[in-house]
Amino acid sequence: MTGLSNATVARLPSYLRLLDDLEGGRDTISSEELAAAAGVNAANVRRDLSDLGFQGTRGVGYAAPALRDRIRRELGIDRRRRVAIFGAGNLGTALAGYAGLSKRGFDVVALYDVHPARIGDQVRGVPVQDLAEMPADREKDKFDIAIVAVPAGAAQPLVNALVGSGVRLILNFAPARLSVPPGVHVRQVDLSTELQILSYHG
Amino acid sequence: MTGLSNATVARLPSYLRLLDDLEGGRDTISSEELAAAAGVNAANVRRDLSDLGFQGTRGVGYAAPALRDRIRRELGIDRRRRVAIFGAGNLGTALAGYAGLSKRGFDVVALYDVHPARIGDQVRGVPVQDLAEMPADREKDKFDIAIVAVPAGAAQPLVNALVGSGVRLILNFAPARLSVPPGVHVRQVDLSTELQILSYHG
DNA sequence: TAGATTGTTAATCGATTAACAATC
DNA sequence: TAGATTGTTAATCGATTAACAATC
Repeated sequence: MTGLSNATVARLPSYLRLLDDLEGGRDTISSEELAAAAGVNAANVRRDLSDLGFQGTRGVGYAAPALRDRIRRELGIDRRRRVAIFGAGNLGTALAGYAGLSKRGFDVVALYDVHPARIGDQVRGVPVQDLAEMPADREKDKFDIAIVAVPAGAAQPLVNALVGSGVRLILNFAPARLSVPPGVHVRQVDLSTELQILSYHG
Repeated sequence: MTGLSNATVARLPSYLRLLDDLEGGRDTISSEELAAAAGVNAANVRRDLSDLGFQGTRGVGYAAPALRDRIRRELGIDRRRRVAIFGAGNLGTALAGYAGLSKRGFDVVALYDVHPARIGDQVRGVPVQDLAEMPADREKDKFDIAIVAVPAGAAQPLVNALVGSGVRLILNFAPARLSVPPGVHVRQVDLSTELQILSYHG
């Protein structure tokens, strides 16, 4: 158990983005700069990196390339992660084309759908496959992260099938509360919830 | 200043969902049930509702319809909120059709795009308009919440225009860090960040 | 040496939870 | 009255921040 706090993990992508976007010339970066990028306090950054066991140099800062590698390793993207998208409708198609995914370590390897008319299509170079092929593809370790972009009513049955095939990382865009067994990680992106929280502020 | 904590505000949509989905017959609900729905502790729920100034009845529970109304009011959805979507590509089209938006208090009133070929189309009953019409529509108070679903490079200029037209609530799906003046609320949904956080767990 | 910046301690802040008297 | 459940206090937990000695 590495045991980073959830709050720390949630900040790592911000740090990483800055490090990725850094000018070629820079090889050092300060906690102050990282803090500005993530919108947090510099002491907070230093504590995060210290929790990561990453040492800087007093008076100088942190070695940017090494820090980038360290964060990528911690996030599990030191190797490429293979993502499968379920649902080849507008949402799935949009997600398949999301800019910068590849640069951030993720490869979309398949889109699954159940509509015969769509199967066999290509969406931005990604083949649309029959959902029935999913278990066999999992067997071959074709993907490790599943993005759910199907209609609300189809989400839970799909997720049951995914979990049955050993998928443990799920990002859900369907407006449905998912129930999963322990050990399966689900992150939920819900448009209504986002709008309601926004709405509170104005 | 009402002054609910961010943590409390983030839980209100979960409570509201349960209350909305409640069987017709039920008119009372316990902190225990609300807690189960939101995945939190019952004491936490009681504290949240107490912060809201909402009183229950000892030995009985909370009046479900009144609580639903109270939360809706707190979230600013006691009246309907009008949402405009910017970008009529796959993502904008998918968001316009998101199930349950209307039930949750939101009306998608317009889709804006800059491509002449798309302008004049209808997407699920919503007209696609020229972005150039946005300032005039704002003047008429046609919408109050903006969803950004344009390519990354177009996001910041669009947001500048929105802010210039007085928009203060923005939900951004473009993979771009937005800079906005104080008083403007932005919520960011970023696919890479979600995948990275998931990736950490497996 | 002077200036910059880390690493860490201690203080603070904020949020969660257990516990239980109040009371329906 | 007995059972259920709230409302709130006090304890706990966890995360943020100020501050500063260490040190490049």
